[in-house]
Amino acid sequence: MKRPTIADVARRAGVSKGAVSYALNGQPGVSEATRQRILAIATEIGFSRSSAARALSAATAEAVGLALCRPARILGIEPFFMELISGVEAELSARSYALTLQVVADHDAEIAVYRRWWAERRVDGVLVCDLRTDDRRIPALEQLQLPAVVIGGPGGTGELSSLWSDDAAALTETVEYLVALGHRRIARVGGLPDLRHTEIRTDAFTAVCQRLGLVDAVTVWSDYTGEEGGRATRRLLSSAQRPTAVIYDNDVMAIAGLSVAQEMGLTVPDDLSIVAWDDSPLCRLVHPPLTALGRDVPAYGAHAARQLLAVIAGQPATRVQDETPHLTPRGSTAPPRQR
Amino acid sequence: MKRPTIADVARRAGVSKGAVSYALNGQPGVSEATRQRILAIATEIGFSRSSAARALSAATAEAVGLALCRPARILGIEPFFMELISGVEAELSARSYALTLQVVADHDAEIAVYRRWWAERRVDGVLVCDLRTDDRRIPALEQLQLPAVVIGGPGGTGELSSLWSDDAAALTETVEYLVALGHRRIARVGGLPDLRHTEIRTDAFTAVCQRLGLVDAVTVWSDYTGEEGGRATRRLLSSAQRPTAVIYDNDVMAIAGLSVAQEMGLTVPDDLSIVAWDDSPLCRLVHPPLTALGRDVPAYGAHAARQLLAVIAGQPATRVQDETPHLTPRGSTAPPRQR
DNA sequence: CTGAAAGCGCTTACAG
DNA sequence: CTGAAAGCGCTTACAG
Repeated sequence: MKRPTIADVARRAGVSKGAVSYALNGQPGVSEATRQRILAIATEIGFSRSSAARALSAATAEAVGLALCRPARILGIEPFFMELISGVEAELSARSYALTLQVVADHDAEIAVYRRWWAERRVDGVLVCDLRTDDRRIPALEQLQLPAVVIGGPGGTGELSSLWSDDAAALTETVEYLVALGHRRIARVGGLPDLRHTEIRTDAFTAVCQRLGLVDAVTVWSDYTGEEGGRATRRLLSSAQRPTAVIYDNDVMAIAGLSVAQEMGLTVPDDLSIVAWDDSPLCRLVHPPLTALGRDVPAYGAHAARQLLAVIAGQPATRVQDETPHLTPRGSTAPPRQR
Repeated sequence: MKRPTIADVARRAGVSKGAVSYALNGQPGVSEATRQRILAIATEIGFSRSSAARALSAATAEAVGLALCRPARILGIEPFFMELISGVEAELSARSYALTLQVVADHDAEIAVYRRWWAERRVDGVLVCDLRTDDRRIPALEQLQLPAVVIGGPGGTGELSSLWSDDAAALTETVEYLVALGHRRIARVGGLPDLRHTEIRTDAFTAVCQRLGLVDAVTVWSDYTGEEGGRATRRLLSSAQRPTAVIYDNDVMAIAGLSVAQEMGLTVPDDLSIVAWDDSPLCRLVHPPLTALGRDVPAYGAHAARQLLAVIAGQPATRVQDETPHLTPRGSTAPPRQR
């Protein structure tokens, strides 16, 4: 099958290629009647503009890039990324933008990908995940002047647009809820310590525990895998003054933690309360179902995509706080059993 | 920052643009010494070919498309897709191909996307997932003559290349294993019934159960979600002649099934053995860890990508059987408790 | 409102 | 081995 070109449409419509282009782009230069006729013919013969020709002449790729910097096994198990991607994609495809995905090993590789995409004019902009403290990607993107939206913050995003949720508020609310239930020894299994949102949560945890006089509050670090989450839990539950409640930085670690607690003969929630960050269907899969901090991740992705499209359209950078994660109490939290 | 073009490289190297193009593409037409000099200059000034210009003149997009036809919530929770994507992507990026992703609502929308990609010359080929019986996408792709590899089969893929794993053999092995443990009442919670691989597994299940004289063998249908998997399990375990072993068509349903069994006061594996298809870290997260049918999903994706690249390069279609899923026994299977 | 033409940045026969 | 030129399929000032 031969692909129709703009010339085919022009011929059938009896107009010039320029007229077809104006009609397609909704620009002045053709009468409304002619525009409609041209559009009808285009649909009829199955014409879509060559993205390459359009990219070359209009200097716009109509594509957005997303580089994921996590190993396959972690990428797969966390629902977060796929939900984010589907939200991003829904917004993009509604505006005929394509999503280009690349998995990278580290930030150096990621910056190299950005440089290549920029030099190849492959994408009009990028979405940046997993913001770190002193993130080298930020100055690199600023230097390239490649439109970008950082999913993360607040702060540390330079002149780039950013979108974040108020993790500090969510964590504070969670600790207050546990304290209201009667917990005094609360621990936290954190994610990768150099991620900006981990830092924000840690600071908030320290602050609220201090304010409420929880002297035994402790954070241990992990890497979002079930393995490490389980190991951290085992360590916490083996200590002399074991916590009566643990907050996990993702759903996968929380489920692993639940499993370890049960294995050690503890009853959840009587002996141990568990709260998971990133509410996902996984949290409702286990028994008892997990109390979790959730938000609409696809919507978050859609917002980021919309924000990026605005930057690509030439609008100034914006910094936006999205919906704050909300706590959904389920069977994994209760007042601590008296001992 | 201005993006360097091939003309910039040519000027610095003191050669024509054509020479630079030959050097870049590893084609004859320049001496080895000149080629090296050109390449060094390109690297030095951070030059990468404009993908648009290249696509337009060479009629190759250097991109591959993947349309995912599942709702966000299912896409997120199944590790399978993200693992597949990372395998595909690793293979593609090693050859400088981009991966374009789109989420679609149904097969009509998916076919429309293929048509658009084809007309836009956006991708050089596509990877097709979730093959169904009488899949309308197959003739649509054949008509477009868009290079494609179907991840699924065997059979029902027309003239297109395809890649599959021998699910029938894996299922047969699993049933034989359960029978060897002493199980006689084995049930199966299947995935969406119109998917080709569900059909293959069902046929294999029926056949092996008949051969081994398991008259109570029953398959119930589900949709891969934990919710439905749990519901199906509850129904199975409430029947008069409840099964002593259940095989689930994915990990998520198996975990939900485990949770339901425990909720109903049954001990896994003594009262009920559980086998999950799609071994993933999730299976090791729960207690007891799940016996599972696993395979290297990223490698599967990488194979499919390689196969597609071969078709794009003009080689004839191939039909390849990949690694057969292998059973990893864990704590969720044991001989049935005597009653 | 329309047409003819230049130009985007490459690739690729075609001469030399 | 190299250079000049046409062409890929669009967009976009510029004349009419």
